[in-house]
Amino acid sequence: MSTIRDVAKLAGVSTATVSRVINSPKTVREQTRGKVTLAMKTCNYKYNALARGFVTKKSNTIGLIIPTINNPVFAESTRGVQDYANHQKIQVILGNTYYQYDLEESLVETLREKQVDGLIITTTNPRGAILKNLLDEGFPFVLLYSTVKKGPVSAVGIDNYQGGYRATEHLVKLGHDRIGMVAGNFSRSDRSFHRWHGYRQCLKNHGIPYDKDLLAQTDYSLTGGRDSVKKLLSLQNPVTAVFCSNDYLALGAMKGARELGLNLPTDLSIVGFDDIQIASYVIPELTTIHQPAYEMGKLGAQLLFQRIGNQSKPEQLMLESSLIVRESTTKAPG
Amino acid sequence: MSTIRDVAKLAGVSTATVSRVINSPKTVREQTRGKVTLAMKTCNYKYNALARGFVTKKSNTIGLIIPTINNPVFAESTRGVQDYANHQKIQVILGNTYYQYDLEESLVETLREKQVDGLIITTTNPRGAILKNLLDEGFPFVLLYSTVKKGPVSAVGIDNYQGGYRATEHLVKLGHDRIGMVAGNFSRSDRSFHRWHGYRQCLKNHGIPYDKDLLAQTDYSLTGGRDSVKKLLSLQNPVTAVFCSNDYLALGAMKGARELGLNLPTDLSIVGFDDIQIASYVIPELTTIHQPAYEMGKLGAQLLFQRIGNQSKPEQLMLESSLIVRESTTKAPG
DNA sequence: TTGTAGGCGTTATCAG
DNA sequence: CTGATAACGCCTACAA
Repeated sequence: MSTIRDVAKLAGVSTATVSRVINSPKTVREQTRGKVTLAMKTCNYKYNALARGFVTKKSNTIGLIIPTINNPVFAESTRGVQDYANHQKIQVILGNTYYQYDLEESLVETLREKQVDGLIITTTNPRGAILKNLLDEGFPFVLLYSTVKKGPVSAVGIDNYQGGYRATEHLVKLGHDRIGMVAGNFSRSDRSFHRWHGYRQCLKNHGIPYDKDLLAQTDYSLTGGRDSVKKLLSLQNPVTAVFCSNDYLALGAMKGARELGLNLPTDLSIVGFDDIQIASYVIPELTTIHQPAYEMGKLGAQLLFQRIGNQSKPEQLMLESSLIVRESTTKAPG
Repeated sequence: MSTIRDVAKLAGVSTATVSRVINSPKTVREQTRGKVTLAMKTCNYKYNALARGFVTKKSNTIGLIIPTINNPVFAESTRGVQDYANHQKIQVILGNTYYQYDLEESLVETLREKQVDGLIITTTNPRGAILKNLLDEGFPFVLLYSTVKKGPVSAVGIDNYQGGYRATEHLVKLGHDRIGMVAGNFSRSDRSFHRWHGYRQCLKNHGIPYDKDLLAQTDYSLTGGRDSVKKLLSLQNPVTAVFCSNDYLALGAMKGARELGLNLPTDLSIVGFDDIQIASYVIPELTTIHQPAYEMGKLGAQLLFQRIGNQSKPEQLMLESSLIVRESTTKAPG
C-alpha cells in the first residue's frame, strides 16, 4: 500500500505538498497539483483516514447507541443520523444496548476508545453514571428520544407525558373507563415511565380511578405486547381499551386480542406510540402518537456536530408529537 | 488526555511495559502490573484504539453496507453481524445505499479510507466494478443476500430462484392461474430478478402461459407495493393472486387491495418473501418465504473474519429458505 | 507556492 | 521480565 511519501517521491515534491493537494487543493499551483494527482493514480495511492484521525485527533466517526435496530422507530431515527452524518463525511458506528445498562456502558467505553468524535445515545437511564462521566469529562454527546427538558446535556426528544396524556384522553373521550396500559419496563426506559404518568394523570383528570392491575409492564417485544394484553383481557373486569407505550407492543397486543377471539376495534380499542411506517398498513390501521423519528435523528446529529465544533451551549430540543386517529380505536361497547 | 507515556512515567516503568499490561498482562510480573494499573487509574488513562490500529494496521472495525435499514429484514441481518462482531470486540460502521450503485461505490471508498478490516455488502450489482476492484486488490469482503453460487467471492445467501418457485407453486396449487408478481426493480436487486425467474419457470412447468402484463416492477417501498397491486388489479382480466418479492412490498399490496375494497384473502391471495417478524402480526397473517436473516448476518460476519484472519478460501454458503403458509393465501375464487 | 522536520499514541524489535 | 527506540502515515507550524 503506497503512502503519501511514495507519491511525493514519484511526483518529485515533498510530502507536505501531497498532503496539501489532498486537503486544500487550491493552495497548490495547478501544475504541481497535476503532477501529484497523476502520481497518486500511477501508484494507486489510497488515502488513510485512520492516520489522519490519529494526528488531527478527529476520527470523523460518531457512535450511535440505540436499544435495538429491530424496532422500526429506531431504524428510522438511525437513518436520520446516518443521512445527516454521511452528508458531512462522517461515518456512524452503530451499537444495540438491548435495553441493558451494562451493555450501554461497555458500548460507550469501546466507542470512546475508538476515538469517536461524539456519541448519540438513547439511554436506558438518564441519571446513570454513564452520562455523568461523559459530562464530567466534557465528552460531546446528545441524547435521543430524551425525556430531559433542561440542564447541561444536549438532547432531542418529545414530551412523552403529553403523548401519554393525549393517547389516553382519546380513549376517554370515546367513552372508555376500563383503560389498560401495556408499558415497556420502566426500569429500562423512562420514556415509558413518562407516558404512563400522562396516562395516569389523564385518568385522574377525568375522574376515572386508577387501577394498578390495569398496568402491565413487559419487555419491548411483539410477544411482550401479545402476552400483556391477554393478561389485561382476562381480568374479572377486563379492559375495553389499551394504551401501548409503543407501536411495536401495540402490534403484539392486536395479535393477542385476536388470539382471544376478539374483534378489533369493536371489542378492544388500541392506541400505540411512535407511528412507525407500518402502523398505517396493518388492519385495523393503528391509532397512535406520531413521533418525528427521522427528524429527531437528523437534529440529534446536527446538535452533536455543533457541540463538537464550536462550544455551543447544550440545548434541549422538544419536537412536536401528535395523535393520529386511525381505525384501531372506537367507542366503548355498551 | 493522558497517554501511555504519562502512565509509564507515573508508574516508573517504560511505555513498553504499559503496553504489555494492556495487551498481554500475564507477561508482566504481578507487582509491576499492579503499579501500572494503579497509575492508569490515577491519571485517568484512556486507551486509544485509533493509535493502536494505526500501528497494527487493523482498525478492528468492519463496514456493513445494506440497501436500507428501514426494511426489517435488513435490520435483522444487521443485528446478526453486530452481535457476532461485537462479541469479537469488532465494531461495525453501517451505511445505506438506498439501492443506488453510486452510493454503494462511494460508501465502499469511504469505508476503505477509514481502514475497515473488511466489508459485508448487500450489493446492488454483483457484476459491477465495485466488487471487481475489491477482488483485484485482495480486500476482504463477503456478500450478503447473495445470489452468487460459485467463484472467487465469499458470500452467504439463499436460493432465490427456488424461493420464487415455491411461492408461485403454492399459489398454483391453490388453483390460481392469474398470478401477478410485484417485484422490486430488477436493475437494483438481482435477488428480485432471480425470484422472478422462479416464478416464471413455475408458471411454465404448470402450463400457465406467462403474461408480462402481470409483472409490476417498482421501488422497494410500502407505497410501491400498494400502487403496483392496484395496477395488477385494474387489468381487464385482473389477478387473483400476487407474489411480492418481499414482505415489505406485500404489506403495501395488502393495503392497496383493501383500498380497492377487496377482502383478503378471499378476493386476492398474497405471498411475500423474507418472513420479517411482523409478517405474522398483520391481518391476515402473511404467507411468505422464510429467510434466516439473523443467521445470515452472523454467518456473513463469521465468514468475513475467517477471510481477514487466515487466508481461507472463498466460499458460498447457501442457507435454507422455506415456505410458511399462513392466512393471506387461499383457494382461487370460482 | 513549496519544503523541512517534529510529533501524534501505540506497538514491536532487540537487547539487557 | 523489562527497557530503549524505531517505526506507522499523515499533518502542521515554521522557513524558505
